[in-house]
Amino acid sequence: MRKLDPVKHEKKRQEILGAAMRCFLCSGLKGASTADICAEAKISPGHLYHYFDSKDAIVASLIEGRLEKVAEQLKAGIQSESSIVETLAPELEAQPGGAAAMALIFDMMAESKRNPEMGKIVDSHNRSIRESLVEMLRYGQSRGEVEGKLDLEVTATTIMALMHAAKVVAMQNPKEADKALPVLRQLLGHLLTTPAESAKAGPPRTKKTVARVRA
Amino acid sequence: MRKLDPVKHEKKRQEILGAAMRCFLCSGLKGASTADICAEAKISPGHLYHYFDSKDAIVASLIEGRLEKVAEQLKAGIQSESSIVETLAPELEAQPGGAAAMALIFDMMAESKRNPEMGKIVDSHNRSIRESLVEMLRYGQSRGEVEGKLDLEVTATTIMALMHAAKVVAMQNPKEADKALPVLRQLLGHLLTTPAESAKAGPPRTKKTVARVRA
Amino acid sequence: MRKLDPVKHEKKRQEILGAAMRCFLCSGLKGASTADICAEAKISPGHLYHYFDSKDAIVASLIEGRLEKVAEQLKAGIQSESSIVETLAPELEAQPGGAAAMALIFDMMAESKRNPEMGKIVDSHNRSIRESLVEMLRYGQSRGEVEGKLDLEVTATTIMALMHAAKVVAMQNPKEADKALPVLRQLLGHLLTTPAESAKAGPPRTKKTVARVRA
Amino acid sequence: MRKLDPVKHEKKRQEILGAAMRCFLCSGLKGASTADICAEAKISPGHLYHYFDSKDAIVASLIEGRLEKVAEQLKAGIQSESSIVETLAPELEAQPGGAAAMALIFDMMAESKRNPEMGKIVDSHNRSIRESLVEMLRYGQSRGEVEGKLDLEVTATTIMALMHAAKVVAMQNPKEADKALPVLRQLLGHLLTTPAESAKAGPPRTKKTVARVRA
DNA sequence: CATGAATGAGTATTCATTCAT
DNA sequence: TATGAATGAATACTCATTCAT
Repeated sequence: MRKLDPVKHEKKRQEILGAAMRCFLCSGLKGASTADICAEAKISPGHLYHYFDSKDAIVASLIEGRLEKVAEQLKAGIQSESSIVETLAPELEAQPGGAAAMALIFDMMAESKRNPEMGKIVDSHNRSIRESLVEMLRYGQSRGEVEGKLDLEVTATTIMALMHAAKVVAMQNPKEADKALPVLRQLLGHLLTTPAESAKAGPPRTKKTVARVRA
Repeated sequence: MRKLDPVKHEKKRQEILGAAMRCFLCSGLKGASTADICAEAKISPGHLYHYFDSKDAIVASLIEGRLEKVAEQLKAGIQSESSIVETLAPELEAQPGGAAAMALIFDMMAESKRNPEMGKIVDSHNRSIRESLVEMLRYGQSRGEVEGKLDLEVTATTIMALMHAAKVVAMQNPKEADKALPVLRQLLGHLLTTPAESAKAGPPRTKKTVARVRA
Repeated sequence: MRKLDPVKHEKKRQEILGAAMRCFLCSGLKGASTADICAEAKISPGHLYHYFDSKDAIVASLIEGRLEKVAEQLKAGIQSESSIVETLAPELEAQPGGAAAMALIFDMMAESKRNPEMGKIVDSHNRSIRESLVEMLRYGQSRGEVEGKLDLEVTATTIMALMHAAKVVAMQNPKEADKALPVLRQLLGHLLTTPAESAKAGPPRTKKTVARVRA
Repeated sequence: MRKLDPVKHEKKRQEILGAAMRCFLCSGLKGASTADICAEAKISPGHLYHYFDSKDAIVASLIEGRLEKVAEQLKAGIQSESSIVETLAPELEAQPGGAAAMALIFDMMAESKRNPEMGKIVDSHNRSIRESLVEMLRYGQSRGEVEGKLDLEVTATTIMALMHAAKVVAMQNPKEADKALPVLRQLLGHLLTTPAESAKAGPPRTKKTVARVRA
């Protein structure tokens, strides 16, 4: 009778996390209440706190889980013998789960900028993902797949941004996505094989400059 | 909601929108309360409803205003004699307001995916922005600035992806934005001047394919 | 239409404080909920926070009000030409309001030792009451009513303790109170007119010492 | 609630009571939760109810224990050959545990005024303590230590007031307790050796009477 | 136009207690 | 004995919104 089933405990935890995810997908991070989550998980409101310290802890758990999965997949890709473009291809596609999943990701990104606790989690995982990408790129350089003079940190940052942007655009323009995503992959290929330009974006055709955006 | 002096009324409306924006930047869309906004705008809580039907109406107004500004600037850029890269440059630069402004944009995107009312606004503006981009590209083709064989719809979609990528960089890696944003501009230049590849992303080094990501 | 009736606001505040006091008398500081108070004051639960920042703020207001009244009465007594024993006599009686009021005072004393915020309020008022007593005693010395060699600070502390103790005993032994309270007044008279003994409590009759009490 | 080994059962009970006391000292009667107590006692929340019917039962047990100890010590003092002043001295000294212990005592007194169950316990013990004091005083009269004409019931009540005064000093002015408590002991000495005055508290200096305090 | 009093459903969280194992 | 999962009502407090003035 020592620790009657820590495995059962973990299972319930995961059940609750699942219920929470479903709620968050429907109503957003702030829109879903702990009461909603409890109802979805079919537990009493108090019982939630047997498994999590707070609603934030649930969100943090969810974010962490998500980022861990991404990081794992990336590392797996690195260890495979695939080319970088090939390895990253799945990330340059629509977010499975569609618009709701994407909205939740936006929520999480926004939240992580406001809640320092979550900011830490997200930052640390982003860093770890970036490091994986850098490693992947360095290996790519050794194989000749990646241009040798590239700043790998900056390139990794750019790749992460493209990965995210691809998902957004696939969501906003599902009709064009089939054609636009390959273009993004092509841009990725260009990015990896072209030395950075020396801070000039090509000779401007005209002299007239545009009023700066004030948004 | 009926106004005696339409000019003063509109002016106050804008003041309130400004106050709301400041609150939202600090605390997020759900985090800022109408009470916060009223305090910031120095009006009484009841008075807010002389200018807006609801908090959501304020948010919608703000989103609409933001998107309108972007659309206007694009159209202005088209009519000017600037190059496309130059015209789009402001959208590919560090945004004023920094990470907080980006977080708010993500908040708004999340909200627009959940609230159909706002979804409509965002969708219609996105469409209009895409159309402007297409027009701009077409004009660019006529000037020889843009590769003639490009599918302009797809290219516009891709440009929007790049614009989004810039926002992600600004939010997640504000420190590296100085270096990564020029890379995005360079990719834009490449995009405009290179004919689309025929669905191959360069010769894959190996045959092994990666398991599809299920994030 | 400037500040429509700050007097009405204060009146409502006092009404709420009254309702809160009634609730606290019935159920204690922790036992009475904000919902109880709102029900008693016949306002909605949210409206309470129009008038008070928190439940603690209500308690603090109540404590402060109570202590202010005591302090005022003391000062009034000092300015009158009554003798000290006479002036303090009303304080050496049963607590009006009976056992419930006494219980609430206990609650407040306990609370003030745990909640630093309230500790400050209580301490500062106690200090002010002690200062009034010291002043009163000093004046009594000048009139010859109070022994000149007394340490007035210590005497004031002792008087405050007696004031409190009198109320407690009157509550616990209402039957004996009529006779016991005059005895306490007599002890007070003795206290004021007898020089402090030099740390000996008179010659002990026997040598045997008692085992020390353990709490 | 049935026990297999009554000795072990009682031992555990005492352990839990100790843990509860520690919690109550820290956080107060209502502030400490059963969960806190279980954690401190290192038992599971359910197990607590093998030893006590409820949280209130724990509090009642604690109060009873405390009062019993005081009563016992008094009785022990009576049987010893010590003087009364000496016997009562421990009750007129700084209590171990300091202000927190005093706060808890006040908590308990407040509780006993509201919860009839506990009120009974406290009342019955107070009665028994008064009886012990009366007996002690009677014996003191027979030895000549106590003035013969004193009304012993009233004197006992007054002594209890002084004991309470000591607690107030210990709580509100722990720094001055060193000086004020001997004064209380001195008052006790005076009380025991001085015949009651005939309802006059010394010659009032003026005729003016003070308005009755309505605090 | 403008105020701020008023609402009441809703928020996350706590807690004494019960119960199956 | 002992565990800890489970409950559900209760807690202090928030907030978008309405309304009398």
